[in-house]
Formats: sequence, C-alpha cells, structure tokens
Amino acid sequence: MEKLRPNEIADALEELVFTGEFRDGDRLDEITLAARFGVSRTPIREALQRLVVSGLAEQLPRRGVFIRQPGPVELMQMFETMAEIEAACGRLAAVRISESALDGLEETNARCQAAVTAGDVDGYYRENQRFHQVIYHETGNSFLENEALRLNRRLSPFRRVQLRWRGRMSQSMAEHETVVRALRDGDAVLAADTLRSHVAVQGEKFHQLVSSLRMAAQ
Amino acid sequence: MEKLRPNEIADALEELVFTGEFRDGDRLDEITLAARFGVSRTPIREALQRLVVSGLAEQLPRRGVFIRQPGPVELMQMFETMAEIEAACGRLAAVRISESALDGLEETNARCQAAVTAGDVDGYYRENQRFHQVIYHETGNSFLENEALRLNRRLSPFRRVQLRWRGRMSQSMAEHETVVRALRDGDAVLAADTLRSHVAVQGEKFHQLVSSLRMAAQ
DNA sequence: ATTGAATTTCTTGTATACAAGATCATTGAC
DNA sequence: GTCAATGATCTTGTATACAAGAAATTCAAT
Repeated sequence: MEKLRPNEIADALEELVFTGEFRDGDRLDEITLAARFGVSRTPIREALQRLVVSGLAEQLPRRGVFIRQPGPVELMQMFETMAEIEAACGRLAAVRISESALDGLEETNARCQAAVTAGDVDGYYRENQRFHQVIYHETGNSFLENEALRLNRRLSPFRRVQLRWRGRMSQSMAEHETVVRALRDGDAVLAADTLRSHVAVQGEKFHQLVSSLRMAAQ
Repeated sequence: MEKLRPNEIADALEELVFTGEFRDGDRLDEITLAARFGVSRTPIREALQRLVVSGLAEQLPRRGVFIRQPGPVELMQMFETMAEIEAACGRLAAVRISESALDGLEETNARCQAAVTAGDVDGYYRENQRFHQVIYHETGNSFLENEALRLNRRLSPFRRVQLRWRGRMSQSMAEHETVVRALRDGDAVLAADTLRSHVAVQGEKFHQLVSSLRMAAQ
C-alpha cells in the first residue's frame, strides 16, 4: 500500500465508518491503525483528530477515540437541521438560479424518473444527490453550499436506507418537480417549504423505523 | 505558565486571532508557538489542526498554517448563512419555546434597552448575545443550537464593529421586541423573517463599510 | 470461589530525533 | 548590476523514545 497522508487517512477512516466496518462505540486503536496504514502513530493521531472535530468520533482523554454514531434523537435533530438548511438554499436559489442550471435540474429529474421506473435505487440516489447539490450551488453562496454539503455527507448513510420505503421514490420525485417549478417561478417561499418537508419527511421515516424496531424488541 | 492541553492551546490561539494579535496572512510558526506555550511542537500541531478544520486558518503543505480571515465576499456569505440559520431557529422556537424562556427573553430585552439608553455598547453586546443564544436553545434541537453557536462565535468579531453604527442599537432593539411578540404568538413565519433580516442587515452594514473604505482608498 | 489490592502491561500523550522539502543566501556567469 | 544556479539553513512532516495514566492480571485473604 502506498503511503497515505493524514487527511487521506481521515477520509479512509470516514469511509470505513460509513461502510460499517467500524461500528458505534468501537475504539480506534492508534497502534493497530498505524500498522494497517503502514505509517507511524503521528499521522494516525492527526487523522483521528479530524474525525473527532467532524463529529464522527469522540475522544475520551487518556482512553482513546471511539466511533460515535448519532442516536435516534440526535439523528432527528440532524435531519431537522438539514431540512432548514435545504429550505434556506431553496429560498436563495429561487432568486439567483440561472436558466442553464434550471435546465440541468430538469435533466437530472428526468434521469431520476428513469431510475424510479427502472427500480434503480443506486441510480436514483446518485441523481437525487446531484439535484440537491445543484441547488446548494445555485444559492451563489459558497459558504452555505459547503455547510449544506457537509451535513448532507454526514447524513448520507442514513438517507440511503429510507429510499427503500415503498412508494418513497415516486413521492420524492413529485416533490422534486414542485421544487423546480417553484425555482423557475422565483417562488422563494414555495421552494423553501417544499424542500424543507422533502427532507423533514426523511427524518420522520427514520423515526418510524426506529419506533417500529423498539416495538418489535418488546 | 501552567502547561496547557492542545484544545486549550487551540482556544488560546483562536482568542489571539479574535483580539487581533494575529492578522490575516500571518504564519503560525510551530517552534515559536511551542516556546511561547512552553510545550513541544506536537501539541501545537494538534491545536493548529483544529484551527484549520474550524476554518480560521489555512494549511499549505510543507509551508505552514496561515491565519485566514474571511474577505468581504466570504463575510457577506457567512452573514447570509447566519441569517438563514437564525431564521430557522426562530421558526422552530416559535412552536417550542417555554413560557419561562419567553419571560427570560423579555428580561434580557429590558437589560438591552437599559444598555441602549446608557450608551453601553459592551453591555448591549452581551445581552444581545444572550437573547440570541436563548432562541437557539429554545429550538429544542441541540444539534442546530450548536451549529448556530459555532457560526455566531465565528462572526462575533465582525458583528461587534457594526453596533457602533449610529441608531443601530435602537433599531436592533425594536427588532428584538418584534421577535419576542412573534414567539409569544407562535408566529413561526414572522419570527423567522424578523430574525433573518435582523441578522442580514449586519452583513449589509458591513458591505457598506467595505464599499466606503474602497471609495476612500481611491 | 470471590473479592480486593498491588503490580504489570498496555495505551495515550508529549518530547525529541530524523527526513524531506522550501526558503534564503551566496557565488559565479553574463 | 542582474540573474541564475547551487548550497546552507530553516521549517514542516514523520518516526521513535519516553512519561504518565488506565486497564488487566495476579495473588492473597476471607
């Protein structure tokens, strides 16, 4: 394995958390990781720091850093926050989006629709991501764009699950079309409200999922 | 000086940036800082990493980390984002805030008003901060609360300046009172809109300031 | 057998040594 | 005198050594 730099190591670790190789509560042992990545503890420690700052892991002094996946409550809060940020992006994009970007959104939506009819969850996921990222970008506010991307990325492993809900993809599609119409009309309020509930429903689906698991456990 | 831990060092460095001891573009020399804080380079490097991740500094590989204050454009984007986040907080707080918190907000506003009549800028600043932080908290969403606090803190050195604008404090006061009324009425839209423009105007004031400086320079 | 204390071992946190790249200065050519 | 090239110096980045605290194990006493 070629030698990775600390931020590449951090990305790799992040990926390992997302893919589920590291589970909630796992301790990230410096020595083991150093051996695994073929470097000394120093760059590993820097990478771990990045994970801690980004909220994916927690550091207990003199005890190590542990993977910390958000629990149901925190997850709901994160989805709610994402919903508000998406709404803000829609609000700003409604008055700033370019014609070409609007056309691009409609093309993306067409590919989304194709994925829905084909039952292609991965394809839908990819085009859905693109749809939202275009809106972030069309806020014309790269700071907000980055904040949106950051939280979007953090939630992506959880968002993916709930696409498999029956009928969710087609409902999601309908919402996308409302968003594009609102953006084309420059209707900031409609764009914001539609995007907010579009994302908020994901949190609610998750809540239902967790609740049903609780029920089943009793 | 007692020995500080890396995150305490990071806080101290952040403070030094805010107080202006470190200026935009300054290189944060590891050896100098190590001597200054009486530790080795290792904890200094960890602290610097935190600054970089939080966006206060930029790291150029093999060249060092440099203080990176936001320029006019980025600052405007940050204020705009803050405005949207405050609006979101107002929206959520409007339906969740407790009676006691509402009473607390009115007390805070009274102290704000006292500071305005006394021309006490520092006092106003402090109570104004408290006002906003209560609203963040009353969203009942600690994740959003933390995001709001983070950005608020990042903008605080710039927000402080524009309070000295003539008539700004009293106008700001009036906006606070509208916010409290909206929250008491559970009027989510009014709370959100008022808070948004309350914060957005700060960015605009800054824009004016920068523009006038540009003019003067020519 | 179980509990509790003491010791050993292991891990993190810090300091220092070493490697590699960047900056700066000196020197030589034009 | 200016510019370029080469070498010295300094800084960052990584590895390793050492210090200090936490966990685990052992062993004795009940």
